[in-house]
Amino acid sequence: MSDDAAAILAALRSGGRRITTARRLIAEILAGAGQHLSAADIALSVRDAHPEIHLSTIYRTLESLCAWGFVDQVHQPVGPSFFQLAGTHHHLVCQQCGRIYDVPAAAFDDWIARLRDTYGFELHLGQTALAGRCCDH
Amino acid sequence: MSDDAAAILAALRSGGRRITTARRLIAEILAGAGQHLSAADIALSVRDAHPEIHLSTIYRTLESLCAWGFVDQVHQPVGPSFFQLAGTHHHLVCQQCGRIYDVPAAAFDDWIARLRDTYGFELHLGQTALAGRCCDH
DNA sequence: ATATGTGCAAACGATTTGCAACCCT
DNA sequence: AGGGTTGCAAATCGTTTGCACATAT
Repeated sequence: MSDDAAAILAALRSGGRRITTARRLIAEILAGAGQHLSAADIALSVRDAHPEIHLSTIYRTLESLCAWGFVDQVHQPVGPSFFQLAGTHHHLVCQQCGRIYDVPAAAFDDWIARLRDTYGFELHLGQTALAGRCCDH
Repeated sequence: MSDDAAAILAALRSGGRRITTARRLIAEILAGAGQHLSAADIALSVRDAHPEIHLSTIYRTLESLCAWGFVDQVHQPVGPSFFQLAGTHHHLVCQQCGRIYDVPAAAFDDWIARLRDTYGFELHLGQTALAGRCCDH
């Protein structure tokens, strides 16, 4: 098991939350696998070993992990959200090919500062992927 | 009828498209009413005078008007898209109160240029509202 | 023991589609 | 007359919810 997954489980335990099969599996999948997994993707991975774990449980587990700050749900302008360990990078999604690019959050800092200064608006890029066209399209 | 609506209808006519009740009504609603109307909002407005016009017709009409460049569909991170006359401003949506703020597209130009230079990614803000918190929250 | 999680089915909101009938040009 | 549009119902996709049952602590 990856360190990240172990850390989540340890945090759950010390926070008085229960460790369940679904939570353990999903923490491992998110920590171990590539990024940008939708709930359905996760369901597929889970199904191999534990076909009884229902999609709604996956949604509920992800919702909890998000609420507790371990996981980020990233909305796309169109199509399903994806989920990943709570992190510090933001996302660009190519509307042509669907590929998702990670960009360090720091790259957006001055833009965010400018919107805040000019419009009094605090931009939250953590839960939204920005749409556009990548260099291959 | 507003000038904008008349212009759309004229463009339809000269483009060999048909003028139908749904198209005329929706052009007028989009031109005349406040911004940020969802398909359901438009359906409500239409229903008063023409209860026979079905929601699916509204979606199809909006789809056509978007495809022909008269209207923009703006996706929100969560909740229904909204529609408006094709324009030059982008959108900030407050996740707390749901209010939508218009920002001139020019305000994003250097940001878009920077993403293009650094990541080879061409950001398209026209069809996506940016999420965050407004100054009242 | 008991609250917290889960399986399942069913509902949900937003949008799309198949198809026959319609009506703009 | 003809084909682009429409009405309607039904399907779709992603996600949420109600409820009885199960299980981690």
